[in-house]
Amino acid sequence: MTTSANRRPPIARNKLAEQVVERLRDMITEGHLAPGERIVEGDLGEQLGVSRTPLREALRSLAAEELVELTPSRGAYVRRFTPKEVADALDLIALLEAKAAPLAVANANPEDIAQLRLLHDAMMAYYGKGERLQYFKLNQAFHSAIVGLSRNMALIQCHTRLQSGQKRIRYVGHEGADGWSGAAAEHEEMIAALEARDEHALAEVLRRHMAHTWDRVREFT
Amino acid sequence: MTTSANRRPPIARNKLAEQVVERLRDMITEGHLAPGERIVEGDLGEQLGVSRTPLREALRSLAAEELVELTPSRGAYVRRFTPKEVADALDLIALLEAKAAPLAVANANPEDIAQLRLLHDAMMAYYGKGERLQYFKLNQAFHSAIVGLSRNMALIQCHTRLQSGQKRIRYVGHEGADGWSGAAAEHEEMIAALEARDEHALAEVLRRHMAHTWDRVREFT
DNA sequence: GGACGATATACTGTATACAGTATAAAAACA
DNA sequence: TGTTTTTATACTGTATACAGTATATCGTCC
Repeated sequence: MTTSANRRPPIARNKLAEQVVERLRDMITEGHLAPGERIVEGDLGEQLGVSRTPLREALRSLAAEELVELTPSRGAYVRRFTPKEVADALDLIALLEAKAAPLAVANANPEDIAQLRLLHDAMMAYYGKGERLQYFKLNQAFHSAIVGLSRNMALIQCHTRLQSGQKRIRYVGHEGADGWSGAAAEHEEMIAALEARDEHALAEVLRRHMAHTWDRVREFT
Repeated sequence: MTTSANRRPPIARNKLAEQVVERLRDMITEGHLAPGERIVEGDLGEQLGVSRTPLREALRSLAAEELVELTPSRGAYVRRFTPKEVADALDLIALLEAKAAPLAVANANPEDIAQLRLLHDAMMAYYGKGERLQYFKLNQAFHSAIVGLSRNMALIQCHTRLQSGQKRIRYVGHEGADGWSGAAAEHEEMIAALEARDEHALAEVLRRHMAHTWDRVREFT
């Protein structure tokens, strides 16, 4: 049990700060921490049952991914995005996904595609149950998984970071969710394009999907 | 002296952690902190004359930009890049610069271009004096400035992050620096393309520049 | 002699205490 | 009454102390 067992970190040995990062991300996307809101370390720490040290480290992580702003001696604020910033970010996400498409087609094997299907199904299940946050996370995970097939770490990380930054706005964009059935159909199309190894079809549906996202999100910016 | 004086943080009110981040970045690109090297908080803190708290926050920042790896309970290691990762990153940087080119051409006004020239001249001055690190920083600042003209924050930040990650390898790539005069000429070309408002010329020289970078860097990966 | 287990050491993870700085409130002055 | 100075308060920035965990060393048993 030497070679395979100690490869990946076995048990949940997450550091506290890591968990706090997760938690704060959720709180931001769900709106419990509103954009522009001041974050007082003491209060938030107490609320989470965590001392200031790990909380501060978490805030620093979030600052690095542009989810909170850290102004010296004046504390942390939840980042506020202008409409242009949202548009620019979505535009860049589209660029990255376009870049990923041919790579994904080249690399995807049947297991990857099966995995993608699983993700999609799980996502739909959460949607049915009305668990919006979980649904949303899997939605983003689905897109991340497609970009992940590119096997280009730099690309993957840029995409992840951008996606993380726009999570909140896209979350509220799904509030009405009349475009939802279309989104689900597009996911199916993506899987089909991968199976058919049709990189142009994949790139096209990704682009279309992002355009729809912008439509949904536009009014909330 | 109320309105203009207290607009931006007047005196050096940088937090300690921020300065530590800067310092560590330099130490990594200069090789004083070798790739794969273990970072012991106590030792490094003492060496920098800083307590562990700000040092830890700095490490967390660097971890977020993928310059160090943070494994739970086992401390921090300087990130090691595989050749493929370097190639992928440079490839992505090229993509982002290509995206930025038309935007930069559209937005650049004479002052911007003058600023760029200043940057280039200062860079050359440092090169002449043999101050490699400063030369290098201005070199990267030059590229950042061009991308900055796109006025697309998401694009700018992605580019900055990627550039930061590849700083070390590009630094050693300039060791021989026989391609240096060519690089300088290409910078001139970029400025000329901006003045001529020729987005295709700008995109082309950016692409060529990046290809040369890869040539220089290749053997060190 | 080699392998396994117990103990010791060293380093990270977290909490807390103290110092410095900014903002808010109050008081003094015009 | 409006404005400026002073004082108080609250929060961040940093250091340090303590607890938990991993690794190394040594001893013991087979």
